[in-house]
Amino acid sequence: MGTERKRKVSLFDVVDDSATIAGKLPKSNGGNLLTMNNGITNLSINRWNGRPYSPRFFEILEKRKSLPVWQQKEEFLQVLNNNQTIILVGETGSGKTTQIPQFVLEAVELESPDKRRKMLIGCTQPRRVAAMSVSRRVAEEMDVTLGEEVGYSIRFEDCSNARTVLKYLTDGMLLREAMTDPLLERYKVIILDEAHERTLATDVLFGLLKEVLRNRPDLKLVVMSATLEAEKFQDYFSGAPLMKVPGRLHPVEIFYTQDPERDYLEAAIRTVVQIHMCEPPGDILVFLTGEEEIEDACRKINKEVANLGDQVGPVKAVPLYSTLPPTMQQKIFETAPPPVKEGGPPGRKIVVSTNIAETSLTIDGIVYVIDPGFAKQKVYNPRVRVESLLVSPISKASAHQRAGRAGRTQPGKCFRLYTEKSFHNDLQPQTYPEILRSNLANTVLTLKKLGIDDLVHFDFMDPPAPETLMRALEVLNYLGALDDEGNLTRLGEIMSEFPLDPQMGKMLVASPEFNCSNEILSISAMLSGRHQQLSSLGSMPLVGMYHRVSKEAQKAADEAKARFGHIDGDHLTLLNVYHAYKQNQEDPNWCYENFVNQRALKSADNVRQQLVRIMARFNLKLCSTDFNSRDYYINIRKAMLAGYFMQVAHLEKTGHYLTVKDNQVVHLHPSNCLDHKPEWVIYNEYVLTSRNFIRTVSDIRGEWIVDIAPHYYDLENFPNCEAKRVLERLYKKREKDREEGKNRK
DNA sequence: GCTGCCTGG
Repeated sequence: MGTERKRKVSLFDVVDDSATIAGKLPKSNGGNLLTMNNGITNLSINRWNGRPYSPRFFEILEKRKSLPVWQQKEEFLQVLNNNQTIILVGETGSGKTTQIPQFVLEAVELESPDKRRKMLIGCTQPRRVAAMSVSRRVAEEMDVTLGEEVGYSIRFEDCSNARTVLKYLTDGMLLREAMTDPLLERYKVIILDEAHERTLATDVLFGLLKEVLRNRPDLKLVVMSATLEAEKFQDYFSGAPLMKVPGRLHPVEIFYTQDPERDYLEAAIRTVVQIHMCEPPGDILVFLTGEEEIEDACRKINKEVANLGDQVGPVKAVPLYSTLPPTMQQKIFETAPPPVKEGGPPGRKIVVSTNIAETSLTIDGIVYVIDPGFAKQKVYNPRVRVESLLVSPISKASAHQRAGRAGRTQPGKCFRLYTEKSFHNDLQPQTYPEILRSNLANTVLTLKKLGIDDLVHFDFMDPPAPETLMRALEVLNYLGALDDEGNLTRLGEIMSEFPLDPQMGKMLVASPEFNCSNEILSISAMLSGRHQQLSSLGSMPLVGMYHRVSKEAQKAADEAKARFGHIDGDHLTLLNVYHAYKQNQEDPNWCYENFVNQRALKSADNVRQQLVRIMARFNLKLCSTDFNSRDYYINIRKAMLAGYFMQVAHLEKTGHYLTVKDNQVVHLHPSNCLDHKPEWVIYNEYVLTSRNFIRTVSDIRGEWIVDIAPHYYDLENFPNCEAKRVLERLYKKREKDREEGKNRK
């Protein structure tokens, strides 16, 4: 055993490497590299947990050293030592996400004034799965237990403790931490990974960290990105040094079409068939825009190849999109089908995917990529405060990323279904950052909570349109989260603690006043989260029956839906589904028989528990109106109005709904559960598809509007319309009632 | 009479 250990130790030539670097570091940072507490350097003992290294540690170390980023380890540590901020550019396969944080750990002194715990290295990721899987890998590489010296932190799950020195976390989570620790004092070094993705949270962190760095000269920042926008980052961070690390991808040959394609779906299918007939073995990845298109394409591919007979090998076309159940998603990792008969032409796997395969999910073995050049993207219209999805051309950066998916395991080919000229002239260099495509009400609330008072002069890398910021401030002011000077109110402070949009946060905080916080908690949990999309039956978390089932099954699903339906609206229907789920002890069989999506309900329950904890923190009462009371549902509907009074529509004499104040013509989404057309409705979403729809709607009363939201329904600032005249009458009636009330007293 | 890319707290 002893000799074994010694032999392995000799492989550990990193020691010399690090020692040289340690020599160049300032004295306070130097001494204790690979030194145990007793001051004796012991190379077979893991510095982090004091245990002997396992043989596996040395095996992995050898592999790690072959990663491109190791070539520049010394250079990186020098640059880190001499600068507060570094921009590091490394493409796929460079090893930056796993190795750079470990390099930093070796070189940085983590003692804190508080002797009980060390300071942290934090590394952000845009996605939860990445934070979890990368931390697991790094814990293994460092030969420590996950959740101890190396951990991760994501919503619902903090897998770290007082001994943790390296923590991977989502960018949104770091933003949350900043709300209670504005100078991020627990951190010694922060690494923002995947910065090129420009998520909303990463963009806010950019601006925030720029300020924090000024106040914390001891804090260091490493911004890691894929190549394309690096110089822009460098400019933004006042000329921080830029380091480039090569990636390790196989070459990918790019092909363009001679002429523009009229129908990209038809062209994509044709290309699949051509590749299958003419190209050597290797799996194909096709990028399309949405569920319907993808299911359709899979069917057509399977059919067309079957029609070719046994001159070609069999294919297996598998769909991939985020709302596909996990068991179905697993199919993309299955191998290609075997030849039909021994010695026959080989089979091929064809993955037809949304953008999820561009960044979030990696499929090995892809040799051919088909890129029609489109994706569904979120766009925001600040004038009507509506986010919608639009099929639009992708950016050059996105096209580059897609092509790279063909070269992960061997040289590949990428077929772009547009002309080379179009690529150069028509595609934008970068995808618009999310911050320019979103409603910023929630972001502005977070910024205010973070102490950023002057939003206009906040140093955004890409400043949002002033109108978008104004709209956000206006919404927050109407909700009472900001006062007229734009300062955060006590209410706003509480709202900011909820992981919900401001309207929903307000509804929840107001709900105890309406004696129904238990029910509003359930409705909020059902509305938030992704599960709404899992259903084709409108916004109900019932099992989707979309395009895949018989008329009978559809009918059964409709009946199940009717069983939960509440005539006063979809919000109350959601509440019914939640209650029924709990009453039936969350039984999977019951869910199945009633077309209830168990996964969706589970996740809603999880969200609900988190919200309950936050309610408790602020001493917000958990209460319900007696179920037998006439007011049970009325109170719930009133509480909803307290948050959503800006999302109200009025039924005009013409039979159309007009949104209040904006006067947009909208239609009730056909998925609604109402049995009548109420005069006033609140809605949860405004969706632009074949028409302007409002989805998830409930019946509310005009009398409640003038009671609960008179500041918004201020007639002096109200466009002339039918709703205004109705409101005028209601205000007069209210005044008269009050007078009479006074007289009686 | 409809169906929506991805992601975060």
